[in-house]
Amino acid sequence: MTDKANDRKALEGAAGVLPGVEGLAIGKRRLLEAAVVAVAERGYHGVSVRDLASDTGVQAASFYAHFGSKEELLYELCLLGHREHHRCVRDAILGAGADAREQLRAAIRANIWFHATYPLLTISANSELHALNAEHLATIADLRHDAGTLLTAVVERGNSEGVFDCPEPWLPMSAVGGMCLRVAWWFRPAVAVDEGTLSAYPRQAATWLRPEDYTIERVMDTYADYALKIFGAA
Amino acid sequence: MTDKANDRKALEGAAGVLPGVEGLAIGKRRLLEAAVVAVAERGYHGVSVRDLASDTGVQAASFYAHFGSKEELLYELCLLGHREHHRCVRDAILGAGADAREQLRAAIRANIWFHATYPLLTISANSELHALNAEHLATIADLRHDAGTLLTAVVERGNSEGVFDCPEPWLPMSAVGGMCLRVAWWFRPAVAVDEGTLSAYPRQAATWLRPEDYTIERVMDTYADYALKIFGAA
Amino acid sequence: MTDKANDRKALEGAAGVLPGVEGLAIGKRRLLEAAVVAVAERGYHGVSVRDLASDTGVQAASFYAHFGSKEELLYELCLLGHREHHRCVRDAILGAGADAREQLRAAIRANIWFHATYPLLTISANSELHALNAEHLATIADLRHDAGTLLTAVVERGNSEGVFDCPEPWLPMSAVGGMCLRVAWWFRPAVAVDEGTLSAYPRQAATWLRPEDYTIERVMDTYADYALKIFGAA
Amino acid sequence: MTDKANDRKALEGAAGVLPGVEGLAIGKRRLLEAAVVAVAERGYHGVSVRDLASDTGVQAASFYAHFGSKEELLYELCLLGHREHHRCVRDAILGAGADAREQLRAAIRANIWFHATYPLLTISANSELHALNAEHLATIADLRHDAGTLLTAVVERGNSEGVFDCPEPWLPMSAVGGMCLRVAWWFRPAVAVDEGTLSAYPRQAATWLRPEDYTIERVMDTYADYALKIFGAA
DNA sequence: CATGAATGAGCCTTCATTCAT
DNA sequence: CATGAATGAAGGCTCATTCAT
Repeated sequence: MTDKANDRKALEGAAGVLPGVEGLAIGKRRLLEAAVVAVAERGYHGVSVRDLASDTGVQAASFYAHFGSKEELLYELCLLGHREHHRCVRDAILGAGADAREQLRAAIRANIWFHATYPLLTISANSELHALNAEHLATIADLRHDAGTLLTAVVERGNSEGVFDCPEPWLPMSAVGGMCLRVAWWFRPAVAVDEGTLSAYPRQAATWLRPEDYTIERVMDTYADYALKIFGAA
Repeated sequence: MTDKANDRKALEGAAGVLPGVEGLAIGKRRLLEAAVVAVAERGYHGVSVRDLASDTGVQAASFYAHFGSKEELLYELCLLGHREHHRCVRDAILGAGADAREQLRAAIRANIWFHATYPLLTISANSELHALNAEHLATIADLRHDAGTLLTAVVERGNSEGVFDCPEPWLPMSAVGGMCLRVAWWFRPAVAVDEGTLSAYPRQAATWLRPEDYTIERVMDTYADYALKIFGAA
Repeated sequence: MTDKANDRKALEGAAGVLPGVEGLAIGKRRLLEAAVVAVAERGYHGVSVRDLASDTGVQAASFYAHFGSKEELLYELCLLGHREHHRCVRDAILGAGADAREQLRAAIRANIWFHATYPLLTISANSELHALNAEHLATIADLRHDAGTLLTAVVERGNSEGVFDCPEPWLPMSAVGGMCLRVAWWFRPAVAVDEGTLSAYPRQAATWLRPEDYTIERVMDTYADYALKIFGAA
Repeated sequence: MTDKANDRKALEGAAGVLPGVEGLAIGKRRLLEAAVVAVAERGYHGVSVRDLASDTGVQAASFYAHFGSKEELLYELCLLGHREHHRCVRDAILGAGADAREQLRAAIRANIWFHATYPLLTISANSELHALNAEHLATIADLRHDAGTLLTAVVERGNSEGVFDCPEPWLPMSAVGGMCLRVAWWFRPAVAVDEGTLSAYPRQAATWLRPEDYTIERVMDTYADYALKIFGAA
């Protein structure tokens, strides 16, 4: 393989790590993909604009043709992560029929599917909020709140219909939320393992990887069972 | 309140956020306390040596009378976090009697007690490992491995004695581990709330705080119940 | 004279102190010229990047648009000094005819011409090698070795043809080498004296200056005679 | 050999590099010896007070029990170097009889003996004058001037007696001075080579070392012959 | 004497960002 | 769009020096 091909491979090594970027200009998309890889591994302040430009094969100044500032890039990443995650969970619940247990199961499965498929985005969009400015942080906080209300509604309906048994839903929700969120820190999607592009993923997390044991489906099913137990499903 | 009193208050505002620092020189201890507060909020690369010195009331150069480098400070923080956590869980298991269920319950309770009492240390020691150098990272990785073996032993013994039902323990352990770890991101110890020193804690997490509802005891009990369910306790 | 004119004068005060810099970008060239002046006077470690930037009229950060590091600047200076010196001596020998005595005389004359015309470069490129990294030092050492072989060849040929009388050439070569090298520490080119830009030259050396007495030609001739005597020329 | 013995060896590794330090307090003497080694290799600004303290086995603060400042240490080194050198050459001339040729020969021999026996002191006391403050520099400049007058007198007397032929003595003196001074950069005393303490000497110079070929005596004789030729001795 | 901790200035270098080309 | 050069601020760290112990 020529050097040039090698370079191209490197630049495209992060393709697929982000959902919902098909419509974006290629330059902007590559910067976002490089960013989610680097930020998930080293944190927002551990990544420089020069790093991202270098990973994308351009000069640092070109960064500003696509983003007004470094913070704005992070904001777009957080926005993307929260929006796609919300859409994913919402669609799952709405398509799950009327039984609250089935709705909960669908929500947990979708939640895990997202975290396991886009772990770098999950990490970045949840761990680096401190670096957003006040206005952007407020917008993201609103998104998080909205996402919570939907699942709360499912649980409350399940309670009132008698299929769940958790009069005070906040504690079980925190447990299930933490359990599902954490998947992003140890699961790596099969595509990363199969195609050998695992290098795009933080090395630290790689030590936790168990690709030979668990498919996404398996984790989704198992965790959904745990969640139903925690909510005291009938 | 005079300015001087105000300053002293500020410098001591972080007292109590770290376990096992009683024997340390006061200057070193204050730097560690300032660091765990700042790092938990903004990440390792978001905190400068000048920040820490300023929070401690000394010049940046004085930092190097206590630590060989900024990375070494992080290493000491990670070491402290992992060692104290391990000691805490180990002592709980060893003092819990012979029943595997009681051992598991004690382990989960201790785990949560630690994360809820020292959330900033938990966050720092678990989220910033990427900033350690290779040698230090290896040492911490060893510590993490050792910590895992103890709980694994409890679960396997519970399985062979028929009081647990989880032939493949890795998945439930990941779920319970994630659930308990995440407590550090939303729970804030009562002392922080009562004494108004909440400012020492990351603002972002404050939005999740539910101090009026849950004591540490309550969370420990509830999560232990969840864990026993997940492990299929008889 | 206006301040502006004064500033421009200051910035250009070092023009002419370096050979072979015509093709370089102006910013890089000025930094090299400022560096050779400052390093010859105060030594590599006595000169800061801020000093050089200030002498050149730019910010310290701009230095790194032209050089990867301070050490790299020194390396370029050493490379320049050794290459130009070697070229100078080599061309003189090759253009001197077949008589070994004429070749030696030409070599000594060229050697002194270079040291007297570019004394600051000679000092910098010969006195600060300790500050080069291992790789760069090795490269320069190779250059020095190559430069020595040419003169050795002249002496050996003179010996075998019976026009020189020094069976063990190393000792006379060390004497002549030291004698010629040292010229850079006391001779200052006439241009420096006439145009009053002597301030570009180290003050210490200025106490040795004898510009009213000796032209470069005079020193070249006299030292060449000394050298021929030392080598026992027929 | 025990570690302790090893350390002591290291601390004493520089013994003998300085003349005239027998009467000094041991702490001060060791600092001077460590300094001449380090300064000759890396230059005044390349050596820190901490370096010297560390080489001597004490803390940096202890340095100030012996010297008022770092500059004062350099001054003492320069003073030592120039005084001992002057005494050495003067005694040689005065003990050489009435013949100007014998006086010159003795002066050159003494000069080289000093540079070859204390090369690190020669380098330090001649290359780092720029780092002295104005007052100290003036004192040293006076010393240098005095040293020159003695040799000038010898040459002038030789001229008027008809045994030398150099009506304008400055140029031959510059040549001989440079030739002799430079010995300090390539000759290393046999003691250093024999006892394996060569590590106390700058590495760069070591590449020039020819210990197997030349004794000090040999260099003294040979260079004295060169000098007599240069001065046109009858 | 020796020390550990402290200091303010300064070190080399990188930061995010701008702008003329 | 992309770039190379520039900028002022800030980064981690070392400097020579001081001082109470």
